[in-house]
Amino acid sequence: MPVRARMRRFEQALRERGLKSTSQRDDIARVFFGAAGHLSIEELYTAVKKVNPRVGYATVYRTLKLLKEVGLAAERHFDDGQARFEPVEGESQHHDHIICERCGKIVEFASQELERLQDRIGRFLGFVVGRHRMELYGICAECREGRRRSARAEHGVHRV
Amino acid sequence: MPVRARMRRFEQALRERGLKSTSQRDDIARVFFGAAGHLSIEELYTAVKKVNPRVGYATVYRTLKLLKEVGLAAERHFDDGQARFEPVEGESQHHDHIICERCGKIVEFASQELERLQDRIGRFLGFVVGRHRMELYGICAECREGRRRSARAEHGVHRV
DNA sequence: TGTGAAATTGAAAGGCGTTTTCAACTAGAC
DNA sequence: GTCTAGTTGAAAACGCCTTTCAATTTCACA
Repeated sequence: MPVRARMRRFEQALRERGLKSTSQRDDIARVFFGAAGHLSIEELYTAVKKVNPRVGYATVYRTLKLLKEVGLAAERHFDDGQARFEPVEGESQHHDHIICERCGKIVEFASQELERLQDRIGRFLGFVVGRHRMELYGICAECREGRRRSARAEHGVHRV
Repeated sequence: MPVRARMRRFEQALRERGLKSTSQRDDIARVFFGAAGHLSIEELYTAVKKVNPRVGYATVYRTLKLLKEVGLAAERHFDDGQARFEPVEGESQHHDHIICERCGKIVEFASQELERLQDRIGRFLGFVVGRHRMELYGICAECREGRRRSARAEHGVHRV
């Protein structure tokens, strides 16, 4: 979905809730939607500062919380101790992540087989599973071969 | 493995490292090994206090860090924002967790099929996967049926 | 059984990511 | 334009965890 369309959704969500549209919110949302995803608050804050130096840390936190509440952002907690956020696609299917422990690259993937297996395991143990979380940690091909990371090469969800 | 045997291992690990044996360390380790696992620091601290009121928070943290370093404890981070620790079994195979979002029960399971699938996904994406993390969140049978949680009913790793 | 150096301890301070407080500042309905 | 409720940035507070530091304890050696 293009940034423009997401911004429209965001503005609409604000109106529906009786919230106000501000330049800070707009700038934060626009930078967030335009980024490659999996940004930490700090990374987003730094990026937004370049566009609008008048935004504070707290507002970045607040805006992401808001984006999360209206379903436009998803919060992830990997093993580095800080929250990361990714824009939510339209009817975004669930996906999981594989993370390179050397260069930090995060690749998204979706596996039907994995989904089925997880449901099966839950049922077997008597649970009704609502959500799950799954992360693989390893070393990516580029790092193993000493190559430099090719910018954005891995963007998007890989169906495996 | 019985608590007694684990304590022996612990004492041995201390000696090997030139560390000293203290009543605080012993009490913390003994309570930890005797518990059902997946304790938070706070839960462990409370339990240890009953045995030995002279232990401080910092020592519980320090002792668990030590147990982790010598391979007798594993640290887990679920979605409640605090670390949880479980005693490590002898040649403990990897296992994952399913967590009831109503009563907080944590059930361990191990799935060969899941392990294979995870390796396969990693390879497909060009990664060499070293470790992974997988949690299922849902509602357990007892909670759905309004039953009370049967104490320790779910202890141990379930092979699925 | 002492003795003393080195390790350990509890309390309190510090760190770090995140949230809240609060007075000043808008947005936007009238 | 006015007014009021929502929003903001800075700083304080927060929760979990780690470190500091002076006092205490362990334990190898006498």
